[in-house]
Amino acid sequence: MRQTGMKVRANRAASGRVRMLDVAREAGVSAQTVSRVLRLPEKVAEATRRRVLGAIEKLNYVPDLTASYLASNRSRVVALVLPSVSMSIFADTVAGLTSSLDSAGYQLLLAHTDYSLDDEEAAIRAFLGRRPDAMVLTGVEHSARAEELLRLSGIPVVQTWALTDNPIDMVVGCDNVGAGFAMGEYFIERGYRRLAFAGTNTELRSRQRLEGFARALAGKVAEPLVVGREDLTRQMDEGAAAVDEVLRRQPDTDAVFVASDALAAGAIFECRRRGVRVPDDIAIAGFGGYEIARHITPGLTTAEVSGRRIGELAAQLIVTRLAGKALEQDVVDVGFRIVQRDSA
Amino acid sequence: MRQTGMKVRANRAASGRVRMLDVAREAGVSAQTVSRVLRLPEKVAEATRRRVLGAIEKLNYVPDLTASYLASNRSRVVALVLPSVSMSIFADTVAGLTSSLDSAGYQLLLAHTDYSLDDEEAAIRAFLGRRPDAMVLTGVEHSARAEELLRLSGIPVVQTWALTDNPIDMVVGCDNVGAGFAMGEYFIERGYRRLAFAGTNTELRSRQRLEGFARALAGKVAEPLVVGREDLTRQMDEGAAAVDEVLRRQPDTDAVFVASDALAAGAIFECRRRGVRVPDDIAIAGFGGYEIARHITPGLTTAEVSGRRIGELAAQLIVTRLAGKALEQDVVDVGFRIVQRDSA
DNA sequence: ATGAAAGCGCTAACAG
DNA sequence: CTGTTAGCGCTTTCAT
Repeated sequence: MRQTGMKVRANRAASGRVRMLDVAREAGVSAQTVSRVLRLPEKVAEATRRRVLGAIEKLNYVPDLTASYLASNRSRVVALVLPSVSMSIFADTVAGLTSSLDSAGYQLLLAHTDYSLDDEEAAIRAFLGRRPDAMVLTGVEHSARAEELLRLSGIPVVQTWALTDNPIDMVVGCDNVGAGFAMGEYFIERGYRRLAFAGTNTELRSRQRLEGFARALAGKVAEPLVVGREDLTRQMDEGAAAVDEVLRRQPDTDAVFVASDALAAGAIFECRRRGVRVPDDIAIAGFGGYEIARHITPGLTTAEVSGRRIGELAAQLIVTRLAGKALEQDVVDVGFRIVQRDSA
Repeated sequence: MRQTGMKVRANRAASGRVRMLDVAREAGVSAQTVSRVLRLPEKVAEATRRRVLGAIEKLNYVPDLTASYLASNRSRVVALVLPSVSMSIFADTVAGLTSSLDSAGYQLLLAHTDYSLDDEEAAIRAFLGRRPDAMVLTGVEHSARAEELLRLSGIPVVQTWALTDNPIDMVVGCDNVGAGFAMGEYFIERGYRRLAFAGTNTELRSRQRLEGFARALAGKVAEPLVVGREDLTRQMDEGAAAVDEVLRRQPDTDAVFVASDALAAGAIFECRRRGVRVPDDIAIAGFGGYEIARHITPGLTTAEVSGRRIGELAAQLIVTRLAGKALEQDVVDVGFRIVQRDSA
C-alpha cells in the first residue's frame, strides 16, 4: 500500500510536476520552510531563504494555489462576472478593480454572461465552486437561486453599476432611474416634445433609465415611444435597428434617449447613412460616457458615469472587508453627470 | 487529537460550508456515491440519484472544484490571457472559445495584461498556480520565462492571432505580415504614393503588419512614415494622435495603414474634426474587421480576420488534445480578407 | 528558526 | 450499484 503510494509519487515527479517537497529537498530543508519563504519570508533566516529561492528558481517551481486554498481556506481570488467582455465601459471597471486588487495580492478571475440571467447563475455557480474570497457582479438583478447561493457562500459580494435598497451584501453604482430622469428633464428644457427611448429589454439598468425618463416626461409631454432590443452582441447594429424602428413607428420623433453610448453611436451612424440630420431632424443622447461619445460627429450628449471609480471602490470595499475591518457604508453612489455635446 | 479534528469539522459545518459528506449523510449514502452522481450519473441507480440530487438541492451544496482538481488532477478550467478586455475583436474570440468549451464542460478563466509582456508573465504564472487544463494566449510574443513555464507545465497551449514557425505548442491565427503586404499592394494599385503606417510599438502583431506593408512598397514608392503609439487604453484617442502626427511630419501623405480598426476609427474622427477629407485628402485603412468599420462614415477599408473562428478553432484543438486524440495540424491559419469600403 | 504530524474536500482504485 | 481506503499538495498547529 505504502509502496503503491510511493510509486505514484515517483511517477508524478518524473512526469515533470514539481512539488514543494522537491524544492525542499533541493534546498535541504522541510516543505514547511519552503512554504514560509513563500508566505512569510521575514520569518526565515536570510541564508535559508536564499537557498530556497534558488531551488525554486532552479526547479521552476510554481506553487499549487489550489492546494494552498484547501489547506488555508483562502484562495486569494476575486471573481468578476461581466455581461460582456467587449464593452469598453466595463473595461474601465476591470482596470479599476485590477489595479487596486493586484497590490493587495488578489488575483482577478473573469466570466461573462452575454446578458443572460441564466448564464449568470451558471457563471456564479461555477465560480463559487472555485471558492473565491469575494465576488463582484454587474447590476443588481440576479436569479433568486444565484442570490441565495451567494448569501450562503458567506463571501463578500459587490454589486455594481446600479443601486438597490436590498443588496446581497455591498453595492457600488449609480442611480439609473435618476440618470434617466435627468435626461428627460434635459430634453424637455430644450423644447423637445416628441420623445422616444431605445434600450434593451433584458437589462434592468436599461429599464430603470426608461423609468426615470418616462417619469420626467409625465404630465409635460406625451409618453415616450419605447423601442426595445434583445441582442447585445453587435451593439452598433442594434442601435441602427433601434433608430430605424423609432423613425418608422413615430416619424415625428424629435429626440431619442438611447440606453448606452455604443447603441447611440450606432443610431447616429444610421442617421447619417439615411440623411437624417442629428440633432436638427432628431436629437440623440446616450448613457455611459464611452470613448466614442467624444469622438463621433456630432459629439454625443450623454449621462457619464465613471466605470473606473466603480472598480476602484468595489476593490476597496472588498479589501477592507477581507481584512476583517468594518465598512463605513455598504452602498456607494458614484453619481453621474449629464455631458452636453452637439447631438442633443 | 481526533477530538480536535472533530471539533474543527463541527465548526466548519456550523459556519455554513456544506461538504460532500454532509450531502452523503443527508441522502444516506457514502461520499463516493455523491461524487458519482455529480460526475457519472448514469452509473448510479435512479432512486439513489434522485435522493442525492434532492439532498444537494436541499443543502445548497456547491462542490469544491479545488479539492476535485487536487484529487483528480483535472481542473476543467481553460485559462485565457488577453491584452485587453475592451477590444471588441477579442470579444469575438472569447465568444467562440466559450461556446465550444462550455459544451465540453470546461470553464473559461480570463486575465488581461494591458499589452505588457511583464504583466503577461505575471498572469501566466498566476494562472499556472491554479492548474488549468489548458491555456490560450494572444499573440506569439512572450517573455522567455513565460514560455519556459508554459512548456514545463505540460498543458496544451494555444497561441492566437498570429502565426509562428516556433510555437510553444499550438497556434491559431492569421498571417500579419501577409495582411500588411496585401494592404501595401492595395494602396499601390490604387495609385497612392506617399504612405504612412500607424501602429503600436509594443505589439509584435502590429510590427509584423508594418513589416509586410513596407515590403510591399519597397522599390515602388518611398518608405512609409512610421508612427508608433505606446498607450492602448484609449484607442480612439491614440488613433487621433497618430493621424495628427502623420499630418504634421509628412503633410503630403495620401494614405495611412492603421494597425487596428479602433485606432483607424479614431483617425477618421480626427480627420473630420479638422476638415481633412477621407479618402480625398488622405485615405485610411485599418485591420481587424471591427463592428465600427461597417458603421463609420466613410466606411473603413480593412483587413478582416474572423476572431470568432480563431476562438472556435482554439477550443477545438484544446478539446481534441485533452481527449487524448492526435491533432491533424498544430498550426492553423484562419486567413484574412481585404474588405474595400470608402475610406481607401 | 525549523520540523513533524494532521487534515483541508474531493476522487482513484479497488473490493464487494 | 455502492462503499472503503489512501492520498492529491499544501498550511496549520504544535513541538523543538
